[in-house]
Amino acid sequence: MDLDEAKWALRVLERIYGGFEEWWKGLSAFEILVATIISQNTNSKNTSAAFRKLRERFSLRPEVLAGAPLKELEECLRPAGLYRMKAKRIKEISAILLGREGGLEAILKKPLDEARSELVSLPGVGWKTADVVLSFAAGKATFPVDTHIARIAKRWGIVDGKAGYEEVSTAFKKVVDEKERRRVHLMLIRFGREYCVARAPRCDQCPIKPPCRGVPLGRRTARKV
DNA sequence: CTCCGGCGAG
DNA sequence: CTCGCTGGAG
Repeated sequence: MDLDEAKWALRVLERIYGGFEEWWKGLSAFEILVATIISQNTNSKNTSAAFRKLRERFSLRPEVLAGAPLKELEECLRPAGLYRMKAKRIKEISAILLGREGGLEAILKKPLDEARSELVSLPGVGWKTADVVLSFAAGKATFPVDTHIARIAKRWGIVDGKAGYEEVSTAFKKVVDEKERRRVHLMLIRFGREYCVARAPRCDQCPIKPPCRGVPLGRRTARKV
């Protein structure tokens, strides 16, 4: 698929997925950061369960979480998996932001590249998490790439099979207008969950069937039967 | 590359 | 039972 065909494909998805839930509305930037860390390598259901538990137990502010007992944080985060790491990192990040003038908001006011590299320097924050926060909490012009989106980009063939994070992100930034990126990001995740699934993609029911030819994932051709 | 990890789909 | 999930660090 070339980039024009990708634009067409996105329009098809928009027709199917009319509305979408603005889950980040009403959340502070810090809460969005915490929620995104919880979501790492975890499905949305388990993410919500853990986030809900955490918010029931604590006021989600750096001042509170920096001093929260690690055990209690872990207990809240368990449904999301990877919970010891996530609890530790959220607590560490809280302490770091506490000690910084202006906290997270000050970082998000900076120019994109500067803000991005400061976020990535936080423990447990990689490109994906940083881009989600920049996009959803600060309205910056990023395009977050999760495993669904990377998989779709490779199957559609708008990047090659061994493309890294930045290549996929750049490809979608070319195709999607700045103001539409949050919506398209969420749409693609939904499409990846409902049709373009990792294990057994439902190509027979896929609305993007042509021009997508179902390019197999670039890696791991030799699975043992 | 491996580990962290509860959880649901197949 | 295995695999993958809105990843990141060592």
